[in-house]
Amino acid sequence: MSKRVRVRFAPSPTGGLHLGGVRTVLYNYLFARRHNGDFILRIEDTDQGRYVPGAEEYIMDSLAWAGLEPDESPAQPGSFGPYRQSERKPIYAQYAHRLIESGHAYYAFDTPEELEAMREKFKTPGNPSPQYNHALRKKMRNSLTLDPKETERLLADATPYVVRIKLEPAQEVGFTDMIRGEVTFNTSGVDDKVLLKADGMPTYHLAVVVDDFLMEISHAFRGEEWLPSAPVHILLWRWLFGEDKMPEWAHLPLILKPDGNGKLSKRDGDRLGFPVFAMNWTDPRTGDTATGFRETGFLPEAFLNLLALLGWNDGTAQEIFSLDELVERFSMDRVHKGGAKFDFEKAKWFNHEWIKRQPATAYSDKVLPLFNAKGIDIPAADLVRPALPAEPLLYIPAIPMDPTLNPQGPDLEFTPPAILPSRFERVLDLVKDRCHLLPDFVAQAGFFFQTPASIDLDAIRPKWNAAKNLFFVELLRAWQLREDWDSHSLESGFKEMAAAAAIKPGELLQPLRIMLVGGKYGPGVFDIAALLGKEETIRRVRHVLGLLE
RNA sequence: GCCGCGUUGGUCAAUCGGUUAAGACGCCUCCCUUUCACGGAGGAAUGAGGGGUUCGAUUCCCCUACGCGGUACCA
Repeated sequence: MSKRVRVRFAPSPTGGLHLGGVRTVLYNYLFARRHNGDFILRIEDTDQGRYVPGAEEYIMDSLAWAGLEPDESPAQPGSFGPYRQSERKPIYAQYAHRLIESGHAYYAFDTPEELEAMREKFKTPGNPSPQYNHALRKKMRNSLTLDPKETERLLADATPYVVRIKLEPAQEVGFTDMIRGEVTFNTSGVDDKVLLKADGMPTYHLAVVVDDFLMEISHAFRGEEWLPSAPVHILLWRWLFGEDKMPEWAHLPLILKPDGNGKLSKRDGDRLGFPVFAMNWTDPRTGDTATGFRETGFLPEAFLNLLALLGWNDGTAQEIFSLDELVERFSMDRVHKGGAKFDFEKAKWFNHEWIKRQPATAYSDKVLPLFNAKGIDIPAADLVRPALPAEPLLYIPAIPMDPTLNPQGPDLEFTPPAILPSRFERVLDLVKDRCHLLPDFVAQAGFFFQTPASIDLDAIRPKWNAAKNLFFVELLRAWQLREDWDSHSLESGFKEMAAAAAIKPGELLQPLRIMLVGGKYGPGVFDIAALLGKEETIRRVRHVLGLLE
């Protein structure tokens, strides 16, 4: 039996969570769910200089919004805590010292200034960035070059030191990446990475290995930028815990900027006018705010869907996937090797699809505040959902039941809608085909809840005449007497009257639309009239008729 | 510089040696609609270059080019 699947997302709390980060979370989450494993959030805050207050909360909130909540996290500890590396500080030193004892690491006393001087001194056009490696370490102040007594003395005097990994040159180190297959490196190309910093904190290199071991991580997924330092991690695993216990690795491709090349950054979003963070993020140091996908009007379902497809597909032509479907279909070996450029137009298409495919009852709570923010109040009565009939006898399958075709009888699995939409939601359902982002609803449906601020009279006037005026006057009279007020009968009544007046319906439809909506847009006029209600429809027509006088 | 990773239309991409090289976004044309959309039909547009291997390469190998990443007491 193979070990339990445990994966982790391990961000540094240094800023907002951007697209690439959320996608890494998503792939972790999908993999964990797919294999009935655990998804862990571990905060890698070992660099105290880069710590940004609020970033950790922001990350948690973003995951909650996206619906990718971890099973274990600082906020919800499991039995592998603590989940913040700063709180695990005492753990790491012993592993560093264990490496020193086994000859795989050493003390280095070089000050940052000395390091800088070294780089300057050995820099050549052919080697612009000299590394602290097997050759150079012989020229530096460390426990390999110093007399053992001197090392002891420095240690006893509490001289600041770091612990560096000791890499033997010309060793081939390889591993199997779940996405890339066999990857090999030569140790000659990598430097003697610092494992333990002068402040006693581990660097990423030591911390990931130790924590992945201690937290029993089975699969480690991270960005492609980590590939070059993978050999260090492999070696650390080999020396500390044994490669047989090492997680399987997958290095995820980068998400690239839409124009040119290179990693997508916040700057690109500002420049090109689209979000790159999950939610709005304000940097407490600079006060800069970056807009988020949530605030731009993305549904979390759509956000996840588009992210999943940015670097992965299931091999079919299907593009719209729910989270559950993704869990079912996801596999790491179908993740691409190459980076993908982010395309905001396609991102909006995904959102549009999710808006169209779901009933408004699924997201009306996210849309309502947008109306309020624009000063449009929705009457409480319009937010009330009608009660479902106690006996769902009305739900008859639309397909005719033919016992010869279906001897089992009608599909008994048929489920009636769990809730009935409020008037507000019926309005949203009526206009959702033309909404790509949530705020579009306000522009498309605002007129249902407030009298049009401006009325495009110029679109009516040129073709306006006494006959049309008379038609509308009579239309109002007929409407006053109407009992029913549904779209269909409204339309047939209207057309009969138009025929009687010998005016083409099309000549009258446009003016009617403008009277009700204010402009040339929106769904079918009679659908609008039906939802607007008798009283309000009549009021608006009468009002515009007055303006046309 | 060195090391590593990558490269199918403008973009996301399918193909696991043999296809007229899917599909989607965007763009264009037409239809539907006397609004804006949705929807439907159609169109333009792709294997970086060069060598191999093979009866046959987008697919396998090598080289080149280009791009990206790394080369920190940052992650």
